[in-house]
Formats: sequence, C-alpha cells, structure tokens
Amino acid sequence: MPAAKTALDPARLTTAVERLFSVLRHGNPPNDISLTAASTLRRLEREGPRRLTDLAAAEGVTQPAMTQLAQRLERDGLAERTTDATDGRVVLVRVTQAGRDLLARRRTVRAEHLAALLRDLSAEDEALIAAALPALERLAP
Amino acid sequence: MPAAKTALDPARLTTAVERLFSVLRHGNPPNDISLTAASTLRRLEREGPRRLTDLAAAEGVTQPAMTQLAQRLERDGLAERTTDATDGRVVLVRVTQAGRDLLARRRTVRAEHLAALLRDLSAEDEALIAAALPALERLAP
DNA sequence: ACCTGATACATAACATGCTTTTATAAGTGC
DNA sequence: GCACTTATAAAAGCATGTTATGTATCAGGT
Repeated sequence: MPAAKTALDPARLTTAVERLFSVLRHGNPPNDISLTAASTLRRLEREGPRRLTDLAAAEGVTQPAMTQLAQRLERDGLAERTTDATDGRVVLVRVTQAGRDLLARRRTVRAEHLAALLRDLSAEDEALIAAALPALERLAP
Repeated sequence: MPAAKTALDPARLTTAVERLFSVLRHGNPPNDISLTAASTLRRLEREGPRRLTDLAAAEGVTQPAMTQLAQRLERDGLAERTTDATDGRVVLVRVTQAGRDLLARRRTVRAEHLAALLRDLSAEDEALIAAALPALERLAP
C-alpha cells in the first residue's frame, strides 16, 4: 500500500499560488507589462499569429479590450497586426522580435529573483517542486 | 538510477504560477477587488495591523497609492484605520471582520474553481502537486 | 447582381486604479 | 525651534477593463 494518497487541498493550493504570485510578481522588471499583455505575448510566441477574437476568448477579456491591447502592443513595437489574405475582416496579431526579446528579458529577471528565493530552500523541496512542475503546467494549460 | 536531479527552471515555474493565477482569477466573482487590494488584505490578515508606509513598501506601490487604497478599503468596510498610541503621525491599518469574510469567500470560490480543474488531472499529477505543496508554501512564506 | 444576416473588428463613452508631482499639515526628537 | 518623518490631499495622466454601438466584410439565397 503505497501510502494513503495525499489528498490535495484546493484551498491550500489556491493560497500558495496567490502568495507565490505576489512574491514572484515583485521580482518583475520595473515598468513591466500587464498580466494580460504578458499572457497574450506568451501565447503569441507559443502558438503563432492569432486572430483578435481568438485572443480575446483565450485570455478571457472582451473583444474591445483585446483590440486596445493589440493597439498598445503594436504602438510599443511588441506585436504587429496584419490582415488575413483569405478574409478581409480578420486581423492577425503576431509577436515581433522586440516582443520576444521582452519576454526573454522578463524571464531572465524573474529567474534571478526566483533563484535568490531558492537559495533558502532545501534541495529536497526544490526537487519536489521540479517534479510537480509539469503537473502544474497541465493544471493550467 | 533515481534520475538526474531535475533542475528547477525558474522561468517555467514563474510562468506556471502566472498561468495558474490567471485561471484562478478568472473564476472570481465579478466586481472583485484589485490585485493590490487583495494582497494587502491578505497581508493584514496574516501579519496583523500595519502602518501605511510599511504596507506601501511591502506591496510595492507608492505611499499615496496606499493612502488611497486604505481609504477605499475603509469606505468598503474591509479595513479600519486607527492611530498609534505611541506616535501620533502613524496610521495603523487593520482588517475588519468583513474583510476576513471577503477573503474567505474569495478562497471558497477559487477553491471550487480549482477543484473543477483538478478533476481533469490525473491522480499521479495530483499526487505530485500535493507532495510539492509544502515546499511551495516554504518558497513563499 | 443584390439584399440579408452573421461575423470581425473598431470606436465611443465611461469607471477604476495606479503613477507622479506638489503642497500641506501634524507629530517626534534633538 | 528645527529637521525629519508620516500621512493627507489634489491634479493630471496612463493603463486596463467594461458596455453599447458602428462599420466593413463575407457568405448565401434569390
């Protein structure tokens, strides 16, 4: 009997995620982009060009909000909007190299911040977290 | 071979936490309080009454912003401002019972939302996350 | 070819929350 | 009294979201 399966307490995990998020967020570069902006850029990097409405639905914001976000991203050079050859109505949003660079910089800064936190953590704890990481990624795909 | 110890990729963990947080956040009730407001309330609940400048520094916002936030929290009955007996300049902010109740409601909602996500996760993944939970809590104390 | 309705996006008007900046007032400690 | 600290206040601006409405394009039937 390989141990009573440890039940995962959702409330506890929720609190832990909230706390972690707060801590990690403060390790962000100054003048950082918004949550939605970052999430959208990451999605564009991961999945390639997407339509506005797709993005809005995926990010859980309204279509006008995504239109405005795309305009800001374009203004800041982080994304481009192009038209779809097969449908004149749609706007395809694509991350630019500057956008990729920004994401890379963010990752570097946060990695350093987290690395500092990890120095106070035991190797066992770090290994446990590393082992759970793929599962966490599957939890919020 | 018990596996080369998997190094924990800080960028991946940060991204996973951000995504999880986003998912949990979208399960929030409408008219939810701001990120900073929630984080501040949680801090007050966890650490007891704090002064304004402390809170501003801890939350990474400016002092005028924290003054405004405290006023909103007070207006909404979620926190109180009291004076410090030993220093007449100081304002101590304290969470009220209504504030605690709000936090509790938020946690309930999020926990339910998370529980729904967990139903789509394999038992193995859930066990991995459960095993890592104490480590995560130590990471963001 | 032409209407019709659906679809994709933009725009307008508004609310919140945060930032800076600047000024003010009040308490503390020497 | 003076310098410093703590907090408040108010103005101007930006970011981010909402709802409601407009506009352009497409797809299909006649």
